[in-house]
Amino acid sequence: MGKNLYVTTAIPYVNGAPHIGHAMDYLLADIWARYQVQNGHKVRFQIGTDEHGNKNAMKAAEQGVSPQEFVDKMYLPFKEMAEKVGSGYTDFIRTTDPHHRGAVQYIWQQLKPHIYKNTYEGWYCTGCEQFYTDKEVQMTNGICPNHQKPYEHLSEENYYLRASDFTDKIREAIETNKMRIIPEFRKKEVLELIKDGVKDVSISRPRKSLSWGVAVPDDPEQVMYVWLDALSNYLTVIGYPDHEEWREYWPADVQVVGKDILRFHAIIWPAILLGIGVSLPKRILAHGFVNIGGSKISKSLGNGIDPHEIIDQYGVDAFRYYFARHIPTTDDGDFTWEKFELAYNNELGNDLGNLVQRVAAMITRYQAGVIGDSPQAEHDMGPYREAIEQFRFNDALNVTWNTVRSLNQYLDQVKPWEIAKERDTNTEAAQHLSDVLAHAASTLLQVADLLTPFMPTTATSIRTLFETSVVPADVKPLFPKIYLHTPDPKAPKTT
RNA sequence: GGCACCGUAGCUCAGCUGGUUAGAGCGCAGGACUCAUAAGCCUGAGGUCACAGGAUCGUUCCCUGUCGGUGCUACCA
Repeated sequence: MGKNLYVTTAIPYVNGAPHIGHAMDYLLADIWARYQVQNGHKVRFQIGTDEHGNKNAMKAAEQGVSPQEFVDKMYLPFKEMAEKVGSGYTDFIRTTDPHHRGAVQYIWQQLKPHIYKNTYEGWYCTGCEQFYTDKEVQMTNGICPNHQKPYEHLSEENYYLRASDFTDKIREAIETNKMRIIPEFRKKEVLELIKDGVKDVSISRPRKSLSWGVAVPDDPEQVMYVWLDALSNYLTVIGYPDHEEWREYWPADVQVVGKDILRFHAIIWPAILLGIGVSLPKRILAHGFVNIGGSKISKSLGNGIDPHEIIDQYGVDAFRYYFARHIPTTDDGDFTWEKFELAYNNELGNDLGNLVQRVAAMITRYQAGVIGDSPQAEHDMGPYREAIEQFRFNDALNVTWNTVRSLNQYLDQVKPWEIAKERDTNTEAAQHLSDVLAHAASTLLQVADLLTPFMPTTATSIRTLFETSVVPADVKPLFPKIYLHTPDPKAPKTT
């Protein structure tokens, strides 16, 4: 019935701790995946870690462990983070997995017609172990600011991927939306970037300057550079090339990436795919960044927000809710504890939580918990679906909240508590009351459906209250008020 | 420098291809109620739609310029 769909997230480099940006990747992909699963599709959902490269090797050396031992330790927090935000991923890849390494070497073989060797010349800092552009060298007067050493003019052999061969195909795929870049303005940026043609890309380094990586087939002196290794994960994780099942999921339906790495996914990655004769992904979703109080997250400012703290204090669903509704999917968004707590207390506590509570309480109080029969509430799902399918997740939640608001208004209009006063003496009133409350319960079940991709736990809680014919006796508040970062308004006012 | 975008109520933002009194949420003020997490509901105050020209019968919404801000990208020195 449903078709197979595949969603991917960018694999972070493990040389550091996961932060809110990674959580956004996991969350956005997960919302999309849950929505598709809800609609009967089989979804494969990949996450993983990028583990090769000098930075890891250096850190490992500092700690006196092998690179493998180092990454074996460093990848775990990313997995934990994904699980903590409730990501229901199906596949976790590490680029150090033996299957991946082998598969990347296979990809290299397939790419061979498009690979050539060339000499790279540039300014090299032996401390940083990397090349710098002429501009950077000039701006620092020829001395590396990190190491206080002059740059050396070096030349080294690299293999290059002739990505330029694919300029026309890539451009066409983007222009015609065969490979759709979302949002539209990012698509324009990419097209602008390749208007003079796609540049060939270096895909290897001499082993002497990059030891921790996948060996280039048939050339022991060269090791694969990050992009070929890392980007290939999207294919290798689902079994390419040796497990045929990869064909059931590729091309990916959506590849979620941060705006900073869009270019690699929109240009180099398609070049690789075209080079090995595999079709391009259908969509690339570039999301924005999360600012903290209007400023970029930076370690030196110490303004980072730890997703763990939010989730530990307010729960996963509150976390998912805020970042889905108050951070626009494709633009930058802002987090402050004030905004978060306002949304939590007002929207989750007052609007939704209290609504669930008041309906459950009335059914319990007036009808001993028995929910009457009600025709399935009919709602126009169009705007909601449209919003999700266009990745306007915040709008989908706005639509959901309209339903919540409407039900609150409905209850105030019909006043079940008034009707209830006559239910013992008037059978018509009793029936009316039953209908009203059944309608309310039915609407809340609808809300639960709408919330499922965003707040799976909450959706389940609501369903368990209303999906059987009897409301459980002890109903606990879904979102108890929390005032950890803002003053409690119930506290005495100071005017 | 090039390309793209934005500047609308205190705040965050909607306003499709131009058409009578410019919208929402939050925040703020007031009101009626009591089923509910003192929640929710109703009403209200608040905008020269950055600025200046132009085209149009008519523009927040089209064109030009100015000022201010953002993203991507390039580069001189």
